[in-house]
Amino acid sequence: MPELPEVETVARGLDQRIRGDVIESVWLTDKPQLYRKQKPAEIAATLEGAKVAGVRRVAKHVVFDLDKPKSEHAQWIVHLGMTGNLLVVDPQRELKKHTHVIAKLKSGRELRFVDPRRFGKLSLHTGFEGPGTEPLTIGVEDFVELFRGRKLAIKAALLNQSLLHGVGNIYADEALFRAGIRPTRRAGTLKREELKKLRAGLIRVLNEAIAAGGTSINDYRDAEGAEGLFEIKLRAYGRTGEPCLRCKTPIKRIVVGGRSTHYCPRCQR
DNA sequence: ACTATGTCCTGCGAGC
DNA sequence: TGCTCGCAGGACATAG
Repeated sequence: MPELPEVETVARGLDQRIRGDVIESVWLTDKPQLYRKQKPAEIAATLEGAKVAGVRRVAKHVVFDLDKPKSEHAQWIVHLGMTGNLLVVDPQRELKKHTHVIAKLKSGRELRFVDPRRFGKLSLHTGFEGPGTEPLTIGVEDFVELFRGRKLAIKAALLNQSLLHGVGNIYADEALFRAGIRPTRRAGTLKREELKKLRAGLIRVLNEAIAAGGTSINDYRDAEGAEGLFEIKLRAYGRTGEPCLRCKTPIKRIVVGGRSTHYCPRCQR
């Protein structure tokens, strides 16, 4: 599932490959779930003829900064959802099932968006910022302030994109493991020192994952559609029943905020 | 203003 | 072998 490190990897890969290229024509699916803000016709009209000034990540979104005389500062925003993939391929390449976007590039290649589960979203923006704060640059004071007075479980708070950008189910579990904090703790009850540890653990695991090119568990592919790269060693997520890497106690699985949650009942209090 | 829960969607693995 | 069923979860809608 694409979280911050995976989206970062995808965006960097795309920036490297298509920056400066021009979108000559676009085909967009009419599946309505992909569109919340604009209709496909409007998106297509904006994309066609636009030069890709750059590709970057904001929150869990891939942002294409477009350079186009008639719509200045236009941005194409792609959310990968659970299973979204952005591929840059030769036009001869076999068309995958669930392809929702085909953009023909001046260089002769095609940018394609494939998303079987259709949790992804396509939209247009200008000056896109996202609803919350980027975890890699937030300071300790602001981090502590995010959770003050909140009654929901810290795990659920970490997943809230209006607070922190880009943390999903995997890295939430991993950050809490590294910080030794039980996912069910009410966010507002965490001590300043605990939140400092949580911030440090989160930043560490996110940076490790970015350095490894994303954790490729299920549906994630990099910008070239290649399987895998490296995988970081997960210490909690998906390790139900397996021994804690620190104390050997079996990792427990519970549900928090409607999401599967993994933790060590001994190390995380 | 918060928080909790249901919903969308397909592929895959478990179980029979 | 082939089928059904349940689960996976990001973000939003809705309810409390």
